Amino acid sequence: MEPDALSAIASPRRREILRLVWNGEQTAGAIHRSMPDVTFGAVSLQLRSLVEAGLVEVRPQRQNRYYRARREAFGPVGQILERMWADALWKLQLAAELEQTRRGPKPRARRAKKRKV
Amino acid sequence: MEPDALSAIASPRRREILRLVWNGEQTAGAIHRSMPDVTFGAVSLQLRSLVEAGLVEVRPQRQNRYYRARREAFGPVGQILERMWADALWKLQLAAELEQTRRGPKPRARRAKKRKV
DNA sequence: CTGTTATTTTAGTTTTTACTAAAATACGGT
DNA sequence: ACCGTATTTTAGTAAAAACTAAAATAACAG
Repeated sequence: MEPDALSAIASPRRREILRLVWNGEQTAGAIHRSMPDVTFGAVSLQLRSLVEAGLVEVRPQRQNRYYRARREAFGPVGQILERMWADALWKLQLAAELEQTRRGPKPRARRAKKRKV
Repeated sequence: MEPDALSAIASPRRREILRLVWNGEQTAGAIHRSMPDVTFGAVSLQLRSLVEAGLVEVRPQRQNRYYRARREAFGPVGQILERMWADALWKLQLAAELEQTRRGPKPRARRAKKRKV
């Protein structure tokens, strides 16, 4: 088991991403479309952290980047995830957690335009 | 499995506490003596969060409070914990994580003495 | 080259987590 | 009542995590 598997699956957001790429690859865009309550950038950052933890692989093709879980990296944790996803009670729990941690819109803070060097 | 089991075991500090109360009860003081790099208050707070998550039980007796893991609340996660504790590589990993997240001493900031009302 | 689509990266904000020191509480002993 | 030990709670700090909006990058199409 990858050492960071435990902290990776502690986050409901990352668990949701893992579920989407568990049984096949998905583009970053498709993943984002499945979680419209966060920005594309936020999804991309979570994907990066999963890749850096060795838990997800990426395959670039054309303009897209296809992500998929490296299931062998999860060891026994993988079974726990699969069990959770199969369990309807867990689905409700996940919805509640996402609702709870939803961030509201933020006050502006425009950055100055950076010149191309 | 309790819904918060996953985030509970993501923290190396809470995993260490759970290990101490896994096979029998321990007083808060005994737990603290096993982790002298944090204050008693910090241990007490972690114990509280574990109790609130339904993962640990407390039994008050005399001036002491005895804590023990509610192993049935962990489901398959319990096996993962036991496996980790039996595994020397995981022990090294834990030591590294605890070392990494150790907080240094802090700059003072005395609070005003609160009068007894 | 220009424009479009897909995605990542940057810089800044907010929230959460883990902690500390000190104060408060609880319990029993004398 | 006062004292000592055990523990919790409070108030504040610091750092990490999660997020946003905007800018930057990349790959392709024309």
